[in-house]
Amino acid sequence: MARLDTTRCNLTAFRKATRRVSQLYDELLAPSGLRGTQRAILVHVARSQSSTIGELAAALVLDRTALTHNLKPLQRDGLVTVAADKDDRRSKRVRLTKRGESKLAESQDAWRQAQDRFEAAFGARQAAELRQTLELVAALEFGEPMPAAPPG
Amino acid sequence: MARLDTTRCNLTAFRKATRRVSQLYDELLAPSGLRGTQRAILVHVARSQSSTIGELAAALVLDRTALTHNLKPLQRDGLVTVAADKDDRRSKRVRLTKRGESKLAESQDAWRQAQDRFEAAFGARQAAELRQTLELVAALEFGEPMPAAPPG
DNA sequence: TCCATATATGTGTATATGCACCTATTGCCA
DNA sequence: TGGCAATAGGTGCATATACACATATATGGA
Repeated sequence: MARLDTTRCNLTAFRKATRRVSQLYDELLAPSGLRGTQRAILVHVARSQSSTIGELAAALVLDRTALTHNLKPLQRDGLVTVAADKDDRRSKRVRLTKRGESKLAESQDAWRQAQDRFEAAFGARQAAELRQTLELVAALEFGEPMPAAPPG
Repeated sequence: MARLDTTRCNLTAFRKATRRVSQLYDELLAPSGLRGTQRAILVHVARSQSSTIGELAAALVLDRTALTHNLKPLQRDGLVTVAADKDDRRSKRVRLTKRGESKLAESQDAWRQAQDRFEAAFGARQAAELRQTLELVAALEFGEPMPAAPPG
């Protein structure tokens, strides 16, 4: 029964929840001029000093080309720089600018408010547990489907 | 310490996990020509027979205008119809077409495979629990921030 | 040394998502 | 009944995300 029961679709559940949480964070971050995703990128860049596009994309569980696109507005606004690595000119290093550091600091209070508001509604302890679960999901390896006849 | 610790940002955790799960579902759904979100919309429409834009958006925890945009390719491909309600011409009713029903049925196996693959990696019981948690998050009410002085 | 291959990234296109602003109906009330 | 507020949607713009395809650089073996 209930072959089409939406409540059983894992992806739909993830998307609905993420949309709801995004709405909260983006609303509070709006005055700072940063979106949630943009702030996450800046935070990753700040923590790694300088990483390549590929490294950054992997850390964000984001498609490499999506990251390239997402970096555009950040470069345009002078928050990050993207320059070829001098040892391997195929790679590019993403670095936070002074302005990027400032913007990140400037958005800190709004982010804190979003965190507090979420955790007031959902529970701080529950939030911490859920974050761990979500990080686990983000790192999941979904193997290829079982072939009809295994070799050997 | 760790004021910028990314692992503590709830939104980032949600986004990473959702991207990962989306990648799995979209990969398996690709042959059917449907994206995960598109399938979710068709499922909701199928279950409600005919709902308005607003009702559908609320059910999907999706901004009204985002849904309008998302419906465009589905209309173009003849999977749904959107027509003014005859009793209240402000409202529009979204309905599944025969072709939409077929497409939904056609994508059923791929969706089932995605569900199975996710649950093989994450655990079926854990997935069921997580879905409940995510639905709860999607329905959260984040009140306005506490004013400095409560009335009375 | 030269070229095939592997690695790292960018571009164009399509969908996903939400905000600001605009239009069309409906309801209500003076 | 005339008109304004409330309700339901749409459009344009900007960002978010990923795939197919194209480009540039590095590497290793013949």
